[in-house]
Amino acid sequence: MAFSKKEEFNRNDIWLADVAKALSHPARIKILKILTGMNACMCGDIVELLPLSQSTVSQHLKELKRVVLITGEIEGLKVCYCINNANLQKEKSEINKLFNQVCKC
Amino acid sequence: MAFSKKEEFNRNDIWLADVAKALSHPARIKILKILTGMNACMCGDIVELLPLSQSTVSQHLKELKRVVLITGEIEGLKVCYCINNANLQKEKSEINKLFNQVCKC
DNA sequence: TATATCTATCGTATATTTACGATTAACGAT
DNA sequence: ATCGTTAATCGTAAATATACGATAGATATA
Repeated sequence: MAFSKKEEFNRNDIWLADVAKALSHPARIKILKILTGMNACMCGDIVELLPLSQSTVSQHLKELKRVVLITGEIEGLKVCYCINNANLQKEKSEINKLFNQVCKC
Repeated sequence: MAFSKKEEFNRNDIWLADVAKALSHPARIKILKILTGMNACMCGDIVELLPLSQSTVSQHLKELKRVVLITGEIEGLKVCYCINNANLQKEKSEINKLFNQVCKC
């Protein structure tokens, strides 16, 4: 049945949709805010601030890493997560471009 | 097992995530662009411009209506879809606020 | 009134996401 | 070497999303 027709759309729309998907869960929005507030943050600290299990948080972090909104660096036993400012800048401006293109206001 | 813990997050983050979800498929990004280019558009016209069946397009339109990014008005036999500028404005500024909050650039 | 057209919805199949506990791998400390 | 800690991954269950064809309802037109 050849599922998911996403690939039949243009590259930029696919990429924009993918970034939007990464932002499409409140836990991930909150993780971004936590990382900003703390600048950098251990995975365990994030888990404590969310009403989710360690494994679930790990999955959400993975989704944010997938679109490179954040990066994770191993520091001994722990992993230090950071906002990826360069990418966030790019994604911010692309989403803005979409809104400006679409919104006549 | 009490699924989906989304409700345990704050209202604004839930709403932002929900808007992002509506934008998380390239077909829906494209629909927004089509509607902008044409200002207003019959459902059938949109179907012709997408590589998807009529029923699938109808579902995508429903998802965009759900977060009021678009509105659909019945005009006789056809349905005329429009960008909801007021809401788009609000959503644009809220997403921008998030990015500005999170992005140090 | 009968017929054609348009779009939403229903039913269904498959894929993906969300959640968890258990396990694993890697490291630090004892 | 052993033990405790941290975080990723595995396995799994349930929910949601994506896609389609078929159908229904509403409205034009013949």
